[in-house]
Amino acid sequence: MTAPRPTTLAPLYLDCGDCPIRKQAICARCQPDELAELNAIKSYHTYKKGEMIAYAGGEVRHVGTLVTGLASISQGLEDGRRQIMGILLPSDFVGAPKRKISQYDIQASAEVIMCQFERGAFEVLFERSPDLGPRLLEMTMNELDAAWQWMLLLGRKSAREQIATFLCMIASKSKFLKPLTGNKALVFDLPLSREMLADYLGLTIETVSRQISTLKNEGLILVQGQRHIIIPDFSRLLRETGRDYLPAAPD
Amino acid sequence: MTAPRPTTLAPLYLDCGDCPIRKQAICARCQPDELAELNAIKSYHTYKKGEMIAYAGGEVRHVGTLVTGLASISQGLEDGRRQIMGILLPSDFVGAPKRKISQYDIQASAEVIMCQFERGAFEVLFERSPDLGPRLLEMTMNELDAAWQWMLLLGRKSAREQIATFLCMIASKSKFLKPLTGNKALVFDLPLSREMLADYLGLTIETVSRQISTLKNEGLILVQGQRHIIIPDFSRLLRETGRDYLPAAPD
DNA sequence: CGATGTATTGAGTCGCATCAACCCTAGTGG
DNA sequence: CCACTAGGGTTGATGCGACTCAATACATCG
Repeated sequence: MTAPRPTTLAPLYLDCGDCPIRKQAICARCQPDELAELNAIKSYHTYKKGEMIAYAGGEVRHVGTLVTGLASISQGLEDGRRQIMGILLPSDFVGAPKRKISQYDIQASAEVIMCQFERGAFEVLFERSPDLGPRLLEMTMNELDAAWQWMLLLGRKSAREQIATFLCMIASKSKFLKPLTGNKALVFDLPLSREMLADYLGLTIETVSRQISTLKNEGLILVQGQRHIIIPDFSRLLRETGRDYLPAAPD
Repeated sequence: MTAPRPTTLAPLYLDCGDCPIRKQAICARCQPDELAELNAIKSYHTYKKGEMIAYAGGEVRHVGTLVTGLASISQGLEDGRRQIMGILLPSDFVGAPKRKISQYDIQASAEVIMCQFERGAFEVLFERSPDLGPRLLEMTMNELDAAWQWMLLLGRKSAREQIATFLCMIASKSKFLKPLTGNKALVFDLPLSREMLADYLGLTIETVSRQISTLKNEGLILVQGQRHIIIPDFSRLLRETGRDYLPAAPD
């Protein structure tokens, strides 16, 4: 199976200089001439919520950068159990040079716009470029760090610690996006459904729901609606994570 | 805390051409001139079984390649819980350019010999080299794949499936090293103690021991002594893994 | 308004952790 | 040569945390 052909859009950002994620993506370090070459072969595609961007075992026709939206990288067992290995956010790169077959399912969990390149064409450019390789290495090492952090969570943390860790992680990611609300309270929206959260944490949706309720009842978090979270005291929540998580500084 | 100064040896392989892992390590693609430069700044160090090669939070003074032996990359929680993120085998690279501080504990689990470079000197060479970067990227992507595979195991597999998966993985790694015993039976030695196995799988030593005993009693494996394993029928064991694991082809 | 997908809550079960005893092997010293 | 010890491994009894199954609440959309 291969991914369905996505919708092709007229270029969103004719000039890469206007691209909002230009400074974080794989092209972050590219010089103007290289950027022009990338620009020449790029195309934008959208994927609807729930649509597959790649299938495990399927051929990878395009690689590219996620521009807006949210996607998950996951893998399943035959009986339906599923584990999400990573969450793709804007500026994250999908696909790797020299890998024709995807080992994982990649699914849009909100409407996604990707800046894509035909795989073969990208590989040629990648070989020649002095800037793409080092940037991809850096991004891959960051992914590996995130994966290793998550292995500690999956292997050794209780459900309560897992939820607390996840909330702290999301909170400190959005801290640099949204302004704080005067005092030190943190406010944000959960980008994931309970099911995705469960698949990310290696739990069931019921356990996720129960642990969130418990944290809510204890006053560690406030929940409005299903997704809106307020953390009145970040350090108090941090104490529930098992003490390995250090909020990362912004790029 | 920083790692203790390791023993420095006279060069084991004066000529990198004699090095047994030359073709798999980070220097795999280096041309003779680069190899000479690496050769000029390399030094061999040994670490005794149990000795730390790096501490989480400690400064990284050397990077390098594991030449012989076995080491683990792990991370701990304050109360002593520990998760092993990866096993380092000969030809694996330790450390990364631009990372002064280790995020993880790296410990020799058998006597280890490393081919090391002073970090700063290596970084300078790394920047200039056209061959080191691509090779490191390739190795890092392989690490990431391994980590993602393991996340599925940690998050979604039962203890029985975890043990079966681990045994299949070790077996197919050693399949390419040792000749088969005529028929299709696989024979190998577990490189890890029960404690390491538990920390790798996110289990306790008791559970590991019980599951191995069960597989033994069911005839899926034969165990001689504490470490020596025989798999009479590989495909039968494979059926117990949860069906995600595909033995990798050799390099 | 019903219909459908998503989330919460409850009751009961099971798998793995915990605590504890015992075994086995290797190394030590009398 | 054998008692003694220490470290690693196995086995048993028990308890708890997360899963399972099931009912109910809530949200969104036609």
